[in-house]
Amino acid sequence: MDARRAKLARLREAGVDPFPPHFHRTHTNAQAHADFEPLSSGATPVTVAGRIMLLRTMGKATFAELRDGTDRLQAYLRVNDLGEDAYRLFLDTVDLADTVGVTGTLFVTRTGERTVHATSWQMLSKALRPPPEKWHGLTDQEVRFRRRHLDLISNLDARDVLHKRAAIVREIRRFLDERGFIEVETPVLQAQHGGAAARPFRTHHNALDRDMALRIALELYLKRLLIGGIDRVYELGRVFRNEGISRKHNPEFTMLETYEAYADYEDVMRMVEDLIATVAQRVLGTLEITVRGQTVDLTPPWPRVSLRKAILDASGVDYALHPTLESLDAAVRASGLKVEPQKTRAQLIDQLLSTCVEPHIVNPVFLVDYPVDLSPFAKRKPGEDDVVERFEAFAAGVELGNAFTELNDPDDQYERFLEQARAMAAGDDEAHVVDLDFIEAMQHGMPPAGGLGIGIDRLCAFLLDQPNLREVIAFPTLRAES
RNA sequence: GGGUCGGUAGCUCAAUGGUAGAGCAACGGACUUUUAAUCCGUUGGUUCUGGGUUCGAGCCCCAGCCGACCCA
Repeated sequence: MDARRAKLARLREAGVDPFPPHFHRTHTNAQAHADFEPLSSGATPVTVAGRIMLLRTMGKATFAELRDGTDRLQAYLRVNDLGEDAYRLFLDTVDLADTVGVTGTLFVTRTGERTVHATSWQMLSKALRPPPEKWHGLTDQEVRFRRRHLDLISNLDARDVLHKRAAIVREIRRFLDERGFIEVETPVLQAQHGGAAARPFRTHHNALDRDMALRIALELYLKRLLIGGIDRVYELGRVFRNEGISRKHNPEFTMLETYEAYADYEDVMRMVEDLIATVAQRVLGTLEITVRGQTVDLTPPWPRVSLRKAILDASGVDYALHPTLESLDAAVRASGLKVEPQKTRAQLIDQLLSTCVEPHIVNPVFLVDYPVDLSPFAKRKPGEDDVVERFEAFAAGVELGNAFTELNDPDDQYERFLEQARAMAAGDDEAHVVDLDFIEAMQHGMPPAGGLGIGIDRLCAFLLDQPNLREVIAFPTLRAES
């Protein structure tokens, strides 16, 4: 770093601003490649720029590989073309990782590399620290995520993942916008967290002297908008859950929720398979993707299988025959399954799902009709007391979405909240909180509706075949640096 | 939460309990179409932290911190 500082001083002595305020390029590197034929044949001067990734000096001539956000382009600097002083200054002051601009004409070297033949160069930003090793890049996982800028400089794959994530989000918006959904933003800071089973992050508003929580879901505010008459509404936003960090969990993550009035969960299923297939086609150009070595075919329609049948087929246990925790637990033990004991029947069913069914799913499938006690916002299936119209979409062992025909009976909703309150009193710290304000809103009449939630980070990890959620998050949550 | 593996030069990695090394980067030199350019030379270390065993510890033991992978 001392050497780089000395070069910085050397530039200033030569009257050069190492961080100049103005610079205008005529082409990005990608544009220079795209228009290479006409530009090179006409010997039209171009001005390009980029970070120096490689330097190859051969005495009186130097090759430099420039990379901007679009592509790489080689520059060729020769003492004959630049003059002694400018060439000398380049050799004396330029290091790997500096950002420079180069003006010249495009040509092809005898080894076939498209190159800009420089007539002048300009320092645009002097790097005071060296880049990671040029061939191996950064491999230390901790450094990769702590200093994501270095990861992105040296690992183009990491950059590509973020580009593709942006494309996925863009196509989701486009899909929903084209169907008349209105995008909204609802409060992140809430007096009362709700809409999911999770522990919140708590904070405090000083001026109001009031404890608040960061939202754990989007659900309850979006439903208020539904009540208000916005028939198709969605939000793509960050939610926060105060839980552990793993390959599949980040404490803050991006959630999509959609609500559509006059729709039910059957309609939502059709939308979800269409949405994910459309996004895959537009971003990846295919409906056949590879996830952890398995080929996954996203072509709709996806099979609908009841949760009860899926668990019965995978485990031999029919939970419908066991209305109590004790009975179901006994059946699970009797069948010799290695399933952790749970506090409630609903949690045990959930556990059966995640250990016996989920890992074996490859192609997408909708598991439908969940037990009511797992789903406090879903409407009961007609004629069935303990089954709700809910589905979860799975593929390649990953949950891709969760949806239901939304409960809109305020009295029923109140009863469900009370049930959750009892669970909380019994020690379930993830149980839902009773939200009387929401009940009051629902008493004004919520239209029948189908609602959907999709974890965007998990969807991206799935579509982009990234085994760790952190790869699709620019700055994943890490422990404090010691 | 449990198990396995790892933390050594700026980066990527070596090193039977016995003088800590290599490649890249950096620095000096040669080289006017190179492709991880090449060639010659030089510099660079609190071996994650704290204890312990030993004549002697990067290596063995204990505790901790950080990370990766697998399992829950």
